[in-house]
Amino acid sequence: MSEARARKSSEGPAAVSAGQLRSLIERIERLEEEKRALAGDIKEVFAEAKANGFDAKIMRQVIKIRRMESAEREETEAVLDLYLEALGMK
Amino acid sequence: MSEARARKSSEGPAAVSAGQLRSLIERIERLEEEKRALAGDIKEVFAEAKANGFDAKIMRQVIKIRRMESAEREETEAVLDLYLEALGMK
Amino acid sequence: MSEARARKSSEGPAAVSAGQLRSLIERIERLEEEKRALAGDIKEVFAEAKANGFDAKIMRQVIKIRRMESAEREETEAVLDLYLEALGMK
Amino acid sequence: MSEARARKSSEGPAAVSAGQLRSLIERIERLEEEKRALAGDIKEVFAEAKANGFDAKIMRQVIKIRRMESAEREETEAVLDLYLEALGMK
DNA sequence: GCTACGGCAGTGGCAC
DNA sequence: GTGCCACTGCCGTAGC
Repeated sequence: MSEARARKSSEGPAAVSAGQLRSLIERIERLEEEKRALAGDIKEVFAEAKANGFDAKIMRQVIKIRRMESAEREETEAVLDLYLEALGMK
Repeated sequence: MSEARARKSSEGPAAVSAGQLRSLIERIERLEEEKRALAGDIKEVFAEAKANGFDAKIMRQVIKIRRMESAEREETEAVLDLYLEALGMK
Repeated sequence: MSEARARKSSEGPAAVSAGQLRSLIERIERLEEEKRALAGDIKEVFAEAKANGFDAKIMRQVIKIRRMESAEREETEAVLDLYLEALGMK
Repeated sequence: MSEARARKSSEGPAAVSAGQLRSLIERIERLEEEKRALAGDIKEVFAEAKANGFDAKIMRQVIKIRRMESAEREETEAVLDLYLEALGMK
């Protein structure tokens, strides 16, 4: 682990590493920013729903079930694939 | 879309609500999907960082600190604004 | 948090605390031990299954689906409860 | 569902396998259930500890260290055995 | 040995 | 202002 520490002192690739690191971190920060923005959007939609008389708690539950259903559908297909594969039919 | 079909006033907003509800839920699901995609992107960047010899755990700490610092900075500016405003200097 | 630090030095309940702590830790260690044993048992059953020509990967998938199905069933009931509650019928 | 339909002997051990498979899966599910229960018990003990003013985080570290130490001790003994054996002293 | 997943703890926001 | 709930991040565990 960590080739980045394999250096005594004022050699060379340190600046490169620093630049790389900075770049990576900034990319992550940017992505997290967008992620936070989306979280905010979701919140707003829930607020709008509430303003229209819907119950957020129930909505969350519904969304959860729908997610589970689609996940289960995918899992089921995956099992089918595995079966077919196991039977050499694929 | 299309809750706009005719209905008598005494029937209540049930059909409208159903369409609205569906729309709201789908919007949320869409946003959550994008959010998940971003989480995946972030994961990838961490993987890339790791491949370049950086330590993800430390990076997370750095990002955390930077976030706290910028939050603090904003806080400070907000207080400064309050002072200036209170002094009628703004 | 932590009343356990509210003491200057050689007073009294320290021993009690030490004994309590030891007891708690040993209980946890015992439970973790059992947990590890169960993990081992599960592993053995998979090995047995494999020895009988079954594919562990597929079995895992099947177990996952069954787990999701039962979870979904529970979620569905939870939503029903929420509806009833929201309608003041509960 | 419904593996119990009639089949001639020349068709192979499919029905047998189905029963076996079901049995294996149920054994695993049972074991996983117990494992989950133990996890719950552990959680409770931590809660109890916390209620008595102990810090769960530190306790976890302590447990970890104890586990490592005992593993190390076993390791050492194993090496000792190897030496003794190699020297024909065992 | 590394990666991925699930569970747990801590934090922040919302309702009362 | 306090208590509760949901979300996020972190850690430990399990699988490949």
